[in-house]
Amino acid sequence: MKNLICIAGPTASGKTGLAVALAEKLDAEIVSCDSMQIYRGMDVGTAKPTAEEMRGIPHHLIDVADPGEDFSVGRYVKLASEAIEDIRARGKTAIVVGGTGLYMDSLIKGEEFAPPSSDGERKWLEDAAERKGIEYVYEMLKDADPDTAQRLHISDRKRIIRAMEVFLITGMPLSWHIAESKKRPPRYMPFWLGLSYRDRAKLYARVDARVDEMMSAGLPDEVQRLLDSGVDPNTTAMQAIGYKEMAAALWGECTVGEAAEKIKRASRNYAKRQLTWFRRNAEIHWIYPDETPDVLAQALKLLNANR
RNA sequence: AGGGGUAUAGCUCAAUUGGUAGAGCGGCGGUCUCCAAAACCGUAGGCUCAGGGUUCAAGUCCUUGUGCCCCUG
Repeated sequence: MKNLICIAGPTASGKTGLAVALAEKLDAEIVSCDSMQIYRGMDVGTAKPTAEEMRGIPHHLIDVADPGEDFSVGRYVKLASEAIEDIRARGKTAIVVGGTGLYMDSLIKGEEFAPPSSDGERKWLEDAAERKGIEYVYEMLKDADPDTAQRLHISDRKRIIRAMEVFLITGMPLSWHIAESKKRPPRYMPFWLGLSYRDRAKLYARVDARVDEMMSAGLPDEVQRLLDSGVDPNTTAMQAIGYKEMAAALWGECTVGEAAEKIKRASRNYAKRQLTWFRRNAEIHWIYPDETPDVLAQALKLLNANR
């Protein structure tokens, strides 16, 4: 049996429960793959597993940054791969579980990233886009990296700027970096499990129910606490679903009840985007609780079949 | 009870002097190589409340009914 398992899936599909149950069976440890659970102090809104839910299973990559920090995929990959090596060195199995597709794929496939954003270039490009319009930067990109420019929609401001930034920093187009990265063999060959519901309505109902649980578990208080502690509302962490909406409510832009509805809707949209991301991964062995309620048994069956 | 207003996509609303309906949100699908719980793209939805009338032509005008909202008693 493989000593690395990945569990992917949309939010509220039951990944945490399955991961812990599986870890108990396999004497494994868990490596979280969630771009928001890495932040300390953001617990109920990120559905971070509680000590009780963890049932004594070591969890890695949770609470490794402060909400004020700018985290990055690169940093995640570094920390997560170190955690995996450590777990394996001790002869145990690692279970990577989470819903952040970009982090998951980057970690597993071993993507080498072009240098991170440098304040100088990024700022210069942002300013240029601000003053002369994104079209100006887009035209630059057409010269520097025609392939990427052709791939990106003119409205995709964020990626246009990043692509141009990569070129300015490295002197090579982003498309070249991607091609190089793809030449490398994947960093890991895990056994992939995916958890989702066949019936979209059922998944959405779970998402809604979980937001209600978060509300009664004190999400408003948690967000208030973060704001009181001086966390900048513009940080990546505070853009998380549940946090940005609740912060707006606390400022009086809408009622807490309305915020809860917005959070539900945003979470449903997010679940759909996660499905879109993971569905294209042909290696994933999907488990649907609305078809096979005993997800642990199903997971073990799939694992054994692949032994 | 009387007066006024309103009724258009699942929701909130648009539609010039009458010329067989658009948008945002939501839904569905997709993209994704360091802000990713982000950002972005593409699509499908309407016997225009019901009946009658005027007109070559009605969401637009007239009329009756019904629902909802406001005002007055």
